[in-house]
Amino acid sequence: MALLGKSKKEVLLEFRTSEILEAARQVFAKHGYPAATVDEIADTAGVAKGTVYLYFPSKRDLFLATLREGVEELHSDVKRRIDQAETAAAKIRAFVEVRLDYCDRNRDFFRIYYTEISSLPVRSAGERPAFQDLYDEQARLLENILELGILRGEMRPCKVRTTARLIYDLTRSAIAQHVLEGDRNQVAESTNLICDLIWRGIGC
Amino acid sequence: MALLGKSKKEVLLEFRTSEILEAARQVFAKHGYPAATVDEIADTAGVAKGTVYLYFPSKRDLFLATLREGVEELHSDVKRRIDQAETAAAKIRAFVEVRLDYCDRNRDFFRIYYTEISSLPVRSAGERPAFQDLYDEQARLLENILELGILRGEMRPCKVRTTARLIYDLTRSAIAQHVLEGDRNQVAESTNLICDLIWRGIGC
DNA sequence: GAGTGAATTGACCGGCGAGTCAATTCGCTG
DNA sequence: CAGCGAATTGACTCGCCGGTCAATTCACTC
Repeated sequence: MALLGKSKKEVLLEFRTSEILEAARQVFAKHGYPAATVDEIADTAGVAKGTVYLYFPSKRDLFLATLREGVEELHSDVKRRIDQAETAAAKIRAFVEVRLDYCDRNRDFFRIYYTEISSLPVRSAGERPAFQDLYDEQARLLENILELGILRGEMRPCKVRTTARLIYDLTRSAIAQHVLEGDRNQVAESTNLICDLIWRGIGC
Repeated sequence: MALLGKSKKEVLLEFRTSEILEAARQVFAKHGYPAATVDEIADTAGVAKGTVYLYFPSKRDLFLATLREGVEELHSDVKRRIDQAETAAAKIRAFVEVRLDYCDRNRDFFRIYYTEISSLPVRSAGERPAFQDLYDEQARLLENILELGILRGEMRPCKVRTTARLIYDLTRSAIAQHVLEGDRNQVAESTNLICDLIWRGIGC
């Protein structure tokens, strides 16, 4: 009984929370963070504005929760697939492929993710993003792959940190093309293009 | 006399305009467009807010003017250097090098440019950026290089449009690293890294 | 169906910042 | 230096939106 009662409460809490998060994702994706209003998020979620503030302390926190949810899911997907792959080339391909696929399927998330990352260079020094940890984790993933590949002689040596960043951004660029221009090419095609560029370049 | 009088007026107009543009560049770079206030821009320029509105009809217009100024200068620099280069590889290198160099020297401009581009995917369909023309011009520059290179047999064939975009974003990524992380590596070094990646990839 | 506490509502507050405009200063001319 | 038009100022307005909280509804119990 006590357990059931508690569970019921928790179910409601979880339901409302995810309802609001879903609405927030839509609205933030549509207008971007600054232009999105809490009122519209509440409307979209079918609740009053006050209710939103029962579940999230502020607009900023709501935004971060939205973002974090997606980033965490994406990251765990990527990690799983990388671990399955054997060679460095296959791991890089997995990295690119999973990210493209995920963002293609969750365009609203990508729009948020993309603008958030992009606002990084503008932030004043004091204001570190609240989830730097998640970025670092992503970056390290790729750096480890490169180090391994170099060690095994599958690739020629390179500046690991910088190259990781370049690959990361290549992926992001491709996703942006998909989402931005409604590029309906199969994700597989873009993946091939990127992996080919990364591995062989465009020279003869 | 009439000519001198007119010239004097024009000189003042041009002086004020560039003074305000310069201040706007600083403030927009520091806070990003939404958080920047016209008051701070006016203060920085050493004029009253009203004066700003004598020279620019709105905050948005001021922002666009700031952006356009930089983009045009950058574009003409790039174009000049590309025309001088002979092979496709050299042209691509020029593209990368000039852009890196320009943005490294004009970090405020880059911060504005970067966030503006990044906000593109968020825009609702109706709201086309006011200077799509400038982007298109940049993109076509790179696409032409690739087409030429393929025609001459300097590179293997590829999807020109998509590849151009990838190269473009690689450059942007490298600049972001410089500006964002205070990466003090010489621009030349980054240029080499990127051109190497583009031309040969990272494989053995 | 009365009683109770928890969940929800939405009118309201306060601050902020874009844009305005009446008042003031500036610079020139005769 | 008086007079005049152009340039500049900055206090003010006005709408917007994040956040609050007293009032209301809901759900459950006895």
